[in-house]
Formats: sequence, C-alpha cells, structure tokens
Amino acid sequence: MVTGRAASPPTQANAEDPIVFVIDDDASVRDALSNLFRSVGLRTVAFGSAHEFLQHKPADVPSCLILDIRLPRLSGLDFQAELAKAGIHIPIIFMTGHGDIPMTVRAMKAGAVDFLTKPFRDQDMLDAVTTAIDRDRNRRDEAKVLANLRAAFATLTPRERQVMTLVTAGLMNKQVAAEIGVAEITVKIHRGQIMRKMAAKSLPDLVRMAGILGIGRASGGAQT
Amino acid sequence: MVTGRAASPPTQANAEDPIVFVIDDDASVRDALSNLFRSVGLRTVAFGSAHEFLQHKPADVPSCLILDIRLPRLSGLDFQAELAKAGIHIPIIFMTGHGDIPMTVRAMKAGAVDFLTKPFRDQDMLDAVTTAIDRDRNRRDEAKVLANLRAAFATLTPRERQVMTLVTAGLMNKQVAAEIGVAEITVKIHRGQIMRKMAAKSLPDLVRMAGILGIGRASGGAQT
DNA sequence: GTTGCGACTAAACCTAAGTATGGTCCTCCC
DNA sequence: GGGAGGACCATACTTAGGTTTAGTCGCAAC
Repeated sequence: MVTGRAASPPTQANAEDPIVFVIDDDASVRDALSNLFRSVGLRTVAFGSAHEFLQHKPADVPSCLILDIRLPRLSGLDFQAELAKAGIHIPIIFMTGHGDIPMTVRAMKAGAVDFLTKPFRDQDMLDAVTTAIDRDRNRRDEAKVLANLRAAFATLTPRERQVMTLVTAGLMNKQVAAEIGVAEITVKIHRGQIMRKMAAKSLPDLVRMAGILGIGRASGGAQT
Repeated sequence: MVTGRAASPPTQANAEDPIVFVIDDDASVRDALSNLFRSVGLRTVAFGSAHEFLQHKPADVPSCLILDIRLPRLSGLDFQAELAKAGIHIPIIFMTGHGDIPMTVRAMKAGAVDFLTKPFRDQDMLDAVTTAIDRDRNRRDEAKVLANLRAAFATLTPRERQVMTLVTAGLMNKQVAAEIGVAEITVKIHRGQIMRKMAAKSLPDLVRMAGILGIGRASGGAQT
C-alpha cells in the first residue's frame, strides 16, 4: 500500500524507491521504526542525531523525515526551521512523548505532515509516511519542471527576456517594438529565438511557462 | 495594525470592514473577546452556539471564526468539518482549555489558522485574527475572479468551449478545424466570439483564463 | 586585431489570424 | 408557421506573425 512493491520479502533495493529517514537518539526506537518500514518494503535510514543526518548526502528520491521533537542538541522544531532556512524541504513527521499544543501548532504551521504522540499505532505512522512521500514526490516533480524552465530562461539574453515578458503579457509585436524602442522586425527575430530557446511549441505554451516562472504580472493585453 | 483604522474611538461601522465571529457558550469569554477586538477597531459578532452562528446570514466581507473546541452540542472539530462540507471556507481559530495534541493536529490539517490554549495572550489572538482575515481576503478575491470567469465561460456555447480548449492548448486554427471536422473559417468565427464573450484582451489573456478555469490539461501545442 | 556575440535592421516572402458580408440548415419554442 | 439562435460555410480583404538572407555596429575576450 505504501509503495507499489510487495511487502513481505525485503526485495532488492532500487535507486528509485523512496526513503524514510529517522532521527532519534534512542536506538530501540530507531530499530522499531526501521523494522516497521522495512516490513512494508520501504527503504529506511536511521540516525542518532540531526548532525549525522546532515552528514549524509541528500537522497535524490522522494523521501521524508521522522523526527523526535526532543533531539540531543537542538529541538526538533529548531531543526525543522534550520532545514527550511537551508532550503531543504523534506516533509517531516514529528513524534513526541511529552509534547504540548503550542509545539504542535508551530510544527504544523511550519508545514509538518503529522505530529504523532507516543505511543502511536503503526498504521498511523504508515499513513503519515505515505502522505509525506506523496507530498515530496509532487514537490520534486514541480521543482524539476521549474528547474528546467529556469535553465532555459537563463539562456535568454536580457533583451529576449524583456521581449518574452511583454509578449506573454499580451502585447503585439508592434506594441513591444514601440515599448522598447526598436523596429518590429527586431521583435520578431527575438521572439523566434525565444521560442527556440525555451522549446515552446506555441504561444500558449510560452504563456504557461511565463506563468510558472512568475514572469509578467501584467493583467491585460493588446487592444486592436 | 490589525485593521487600517484608528483603534481608540469605536468609529462608525463600515460595511467593508472585516468581521470577527466568536462562538463560545461562556458569556464572559464572548464579552472579553468582543471587547478585545473592538479595542482595535474590529467588528465583532458573538454567538452562544454553532447553531446560532448558522442562523446568522453569512457576511460578505473578509471574516474569521473564533471557536472553542468544546461546544455545547457538537465539537469544534466536527463543526469545522461540517462547514467545510457545506462549502463555507471561513478561516477558523480554535481556543481550548484542555485540548490534546491529536485534536490540534486534526484541526491544523483541516486548515485551522491557529490553535490557542487558554489562557492566551491578547496579542497572540490578535495576530491570529490578522492572519485569518488576510487569508480570507485573499481567498475571497480569488473566488471572485473565479466566479466571474465561470460566469463568462457559462455563456459560451458547447462548440465555443471546445474551440477554446483546443486554441488555448496551442493548436492553430487549421488544426482545430481538422480536429473537430469543420472549416477553418468557422473556427475563426468561433474564436472571435470567444474573445468577445470572455472579454479576453489577447490570446495570452485567454490562456491565463483557461488556466484558472482548469481547462485543457494538454501539454504542448502546434508544430510548424 | 580579429573573432564571437548581442543587438539591431531591411527586403522579400509566406502563413496565420481576424473581420466583415451574406447565406444555408436545423432545432426548439411560442 | 414564424422567429431565435446555434452551427456551419464561402468570398474578399486586412493585419499580424514568422523565416530567410544579408548586413551594420559595438564590445569584450583571446
């Protein structure tokens, strides 16, 4: 249910399979969780501290993080904040033996997937992990699309970017030309170059790309 | 800070001002909160039960709801679920004297703005209300735009909708014509009609509308 | 100092888009 | 049975979009 693969025999590890990371200073907790996740065919990597987790090279597959709110050095909440500040957006599931409501609120506001109180039912943890992995998969997919678009956009010259902004805002070539003070033919040539570099198959395609890139918040367009 | 208006003298009520709704069976809590919100110039309406709140006609201004988790009949959480099911998306701030973490998690997952434990600091409540009102304002703005677009889209004939889908997907008139089995000139005429009815100022404009309306999940477009 | 590149432009040419005007055919409704 | 409106199409015309070829200018790197 959690992955698409058979649960019972720990099948061959696949580089595409999601990973569950566990951070807890209690070895017995780490073992119990590892066993739980392995029993449903999920790859699991456990750490005794936040520091160790950071040493580990970031996995390039959908993953999530199980975190005890009470960590050796810094609190789970602070670690969550640090990850966010560092641009690491792995979904987090908190566990706690004696947490309180303000902690819970802070964690959830900061985007935590769930906040489980010990002892919790295995199924609750597995459900949370499923949600977290799905969320990460979506996030990664979107990030990938965005990265590709940004890479393409980076190959545009300043002038081409300017033209792309105005064209996707709905201005006609003639209007773009007047706006930036060049001849219409020049705009056409820039435009062709933009379509090629961005690999846009049509103007609507380019408009959608601009939307994803957050370009040109202008409202309207051209009047005839 | 909470509203844009002076706090001290309870100025004239304005139909555009946001409203804070309070539901609590304890009259002293209702009074205390009403006083707090009035002191910063916020319109406040208090109720003793969820039922009374539902009797009240829904306000057409940005608003939020302060809810005790323990309500006379049904719990605050259940009421939250009911509102969601009824399509009422007012942001909710929960208060509780003796809540627990699972309740908190459930409320936050369901979109609650905050979850305050009594006794709370006035400022925490005011901050939560500010956030909630802002969130509702944005939601309302987006809903309004969407409603207008849907109204315009509803005036399109079936054929026009079909053409709009294909055109915003990036097909050329010629390709649209082949796709639906009509002459190119017919597509052009539909297209002009679409631009008029949707009040789109340009093709990019129409593409954005289609995006908001969730039309045409096709990826690409036309090849030359 | 020349090579590469971004920016710009003209001329010529072709395709796509858009707007009348005028008309047919069909269906639903009063 | 006589609209009203949706869908369709042709002819004619105008404007917009886009490519190719060919060339100028300026600047920065080698």
